[in-house]
Amino acid sequence: MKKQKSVIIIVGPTASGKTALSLQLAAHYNTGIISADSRQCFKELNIGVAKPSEEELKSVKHYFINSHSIHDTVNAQVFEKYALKSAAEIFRKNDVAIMVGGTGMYIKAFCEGLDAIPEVDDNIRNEIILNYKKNGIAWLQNEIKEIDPDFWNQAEQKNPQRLMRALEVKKSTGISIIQFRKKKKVVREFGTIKVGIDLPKAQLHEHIDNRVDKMINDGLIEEVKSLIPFKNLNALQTVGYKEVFDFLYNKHDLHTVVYKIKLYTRQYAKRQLTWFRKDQEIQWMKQNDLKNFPFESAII
RNA sequence: GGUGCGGUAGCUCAGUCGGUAGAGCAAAGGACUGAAAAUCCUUGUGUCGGCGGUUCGAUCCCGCCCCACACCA
Repeated sequence: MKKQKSVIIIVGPTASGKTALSLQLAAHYNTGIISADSRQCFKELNIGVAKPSEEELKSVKHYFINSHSIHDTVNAQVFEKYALKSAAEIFRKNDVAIMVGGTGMYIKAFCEGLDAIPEVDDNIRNEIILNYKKNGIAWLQNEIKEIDPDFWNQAEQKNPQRLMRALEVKKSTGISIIQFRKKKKVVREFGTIKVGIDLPKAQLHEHIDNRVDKMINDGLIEEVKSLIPFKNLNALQTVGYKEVFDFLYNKHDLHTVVYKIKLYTRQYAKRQLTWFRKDQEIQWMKQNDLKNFPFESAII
């Protein structure tokens, strides 16, 4: 039996043309768009995260764009809940919802769910971060080895973020994080159709270069300047922002900064592709195919 | 023209007291369950500027040449 409700999910690397396609599809189905982008949700971040224009945001109802502050805690679990709520809202009036974004883990959380792991005590988390900053990764490694040897044996032993997470869960709950990771896929009430935008690497890189040049012209430097007080927040650990901070602190000249933003954006796009390539559900579309949207054969 | 310092992986450089070489960055591939535009893993054959000489053997020593930079004229 076919499911009535569907989410069309558009994925692809940064600067591949996802936004434009999502707007076309939303217009066609007269429906809303859920962004699956870990940075466009922040209202304080604009030029550097390539949000849709104000006009575009007005023409179609968007979810998870400008919906949060850089001071909020936003992560895959927050996204999962927010996106499910948004989809439910869209489904009250439509059979189709559009999701677009380049954050693979968020899309996975939305489609398959995340295992429930209990809330972590903030004091414990902060203490771990503090100790790590003070004593380095060796401290983290020793703690984990001692407190959660099972995790240590299967861990990415040099990845501080993973080690810290495992440590905070163990310290908060007394239970190893591996006990919580059931990897059980949730079955959603709606169907999903994943469409990937596939374009030649050379062309992708050209798009990236052009986009970065445009960001600079549009005033990226000024935007980042206003965010200096918050440069240590997780939300600001973002390509385009980190490099401009360096410029503002006179670590590099503008030319170097632009070069680096382009470079790191290419590397980011590569990581996105690594993630999406292994997702067998994605139907990859070349640019020419995109003109034939809404892919009648594939949808409903 | 003279003197000095260089010419080693795509880039920046290290090194070999003579037994054909290694880091960082880049690149390529990969991972990813509460920071994910983050974080982490794997992969290094390159006429060691050219031609000669010495030597069993030279990228390393010697000679000449070419190129770059600096200083002196």
